[in-house]
Amino acid sequence: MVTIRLTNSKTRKKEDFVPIDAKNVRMYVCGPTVYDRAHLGNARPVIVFDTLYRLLRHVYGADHVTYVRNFTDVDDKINAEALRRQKAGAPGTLEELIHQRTEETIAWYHADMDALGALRPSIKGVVSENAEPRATEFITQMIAMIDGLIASDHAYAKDGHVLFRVRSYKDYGKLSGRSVDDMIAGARVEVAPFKEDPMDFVLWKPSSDEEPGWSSPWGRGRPGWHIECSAMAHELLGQSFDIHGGGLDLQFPHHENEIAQSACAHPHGDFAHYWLHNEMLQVEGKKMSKSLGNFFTVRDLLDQGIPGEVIRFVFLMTHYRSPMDWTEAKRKDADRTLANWHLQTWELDPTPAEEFVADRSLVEALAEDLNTHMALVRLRALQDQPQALLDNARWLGLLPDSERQRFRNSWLSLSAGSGSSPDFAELAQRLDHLRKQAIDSKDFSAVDALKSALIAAGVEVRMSKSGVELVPGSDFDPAKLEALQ
RNA sequence: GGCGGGUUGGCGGAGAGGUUACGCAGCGGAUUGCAAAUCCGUGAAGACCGGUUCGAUUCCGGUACCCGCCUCCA
Repeated sequence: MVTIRLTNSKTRKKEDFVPIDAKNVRMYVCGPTVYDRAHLGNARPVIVFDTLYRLLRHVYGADHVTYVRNFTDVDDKINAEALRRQKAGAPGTLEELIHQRTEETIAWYHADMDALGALRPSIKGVVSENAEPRATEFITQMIAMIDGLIASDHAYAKDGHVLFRVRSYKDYGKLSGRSVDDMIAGARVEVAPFKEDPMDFVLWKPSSDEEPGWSSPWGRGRPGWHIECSAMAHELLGQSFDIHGGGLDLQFPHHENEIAQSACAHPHGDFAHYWLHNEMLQVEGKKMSKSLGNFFTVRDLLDQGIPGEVIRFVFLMTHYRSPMDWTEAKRKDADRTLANWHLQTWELDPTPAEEFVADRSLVEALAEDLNTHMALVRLRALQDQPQALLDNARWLGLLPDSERQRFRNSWLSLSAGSGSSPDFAELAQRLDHLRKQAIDSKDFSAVDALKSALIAAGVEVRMSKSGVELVPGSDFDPAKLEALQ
């Protein structure tokens, strides 16, 4: 069996991965707050941990891997959007408007991440709602956990708030390499009258009438962000599980707080054994932000006609622990490579899953701390074996049916020639004929004109002694060929 | 201010204490009416300074620069 090696943020070392239970390898990844479309940065952890998920399924068996990724649907930004709609005259209660907002956002999220070739999370291979828990469905567990933390003196209630007593957990700061005293020294921590210590963070906070709330021993209110993940991970994966993933920006404070809460609430468990953090995304060398005007969503790219697999490929080009830059040059590079692979494999059928054996060098690349860049190199090395290329690319989430169909459609409609679409074969024949005439007459103006028109329409022209071949590129525009018919 | 990460050839981007990364671009050639595509071949690197070593781009220390986090952003 392949040994998977992973860089564990907890120890800052690359370690052999040894699961607690090889029959049920458990991974938790912090999912999105569902207040709006997922931006491109949101896609990075999805693709990174999807790749890890695929590797784990390969090594341990699809039925022996559990992957939970939550939806945070309690959030001030969601509330604000719902309130905005209500004030704009939308019908329904605030709770209904909130629900409506989260429902549509989750549907968008699914559509966008599906397009990137990300598998849906699952409980031992079974895709279900529980694999994508929503915070609002685990309020009871959160309250119970908070209650326990108060009982064991790790938390205290004050003015409708419940706060975690950071000083009560001696290892606080270990994951992110910070000491509580250092943090207070240079820091901008929120000082509030209800806090014993400025570092203490909220487990529960009161809700106004304009905010969603649940009744609790501390009055009507809602949970703090950090407790959500702790409660859901505990409920679905137990007090000890294998891998916890998320973006590097979540390492502090979110993950630090998760550890503190969980360790104190469940002193017999040890929470996550391996912590994995993906580095952040940049756009053309700069941090993606609304103020810089380089902010965009996954949907924006898909709507521009950039296939999801191209986006995925670009992400796989960079190791997950390096900052990644989204650039037009990389997009083109990925687009071109994938177009070639489609061309080489479009006539083949994928090998059935039960007969497929992943290329060993590819698996080894991924097993070495998820070296996706090396995996792409291995894939490229399979180019002279189209069937292996197809099967292994698909194993990595590339060359999905939808894209293959898309490629085939543009290819076939042209080569077959039909009704309104340009007759590709006829054009090729005409060009070949003109060319042969021109070679005799030495007048190449007619053949060059047709060739230029085809190139302008995004068609690659290949002429040789054996004849003319026309290949539509990714920027092929049939409308531009109408005039030639 | 505190903590962490990075700096590889024109560009992107890996691995390895000594042996070709790879892709794109470039250059030379084959092919072509000219191209494109394809094929063959090829030059080019390791921020700076010191240390360890027979030998370092790879390990250690320092300097410079860049980036992230410290603000419920993945």
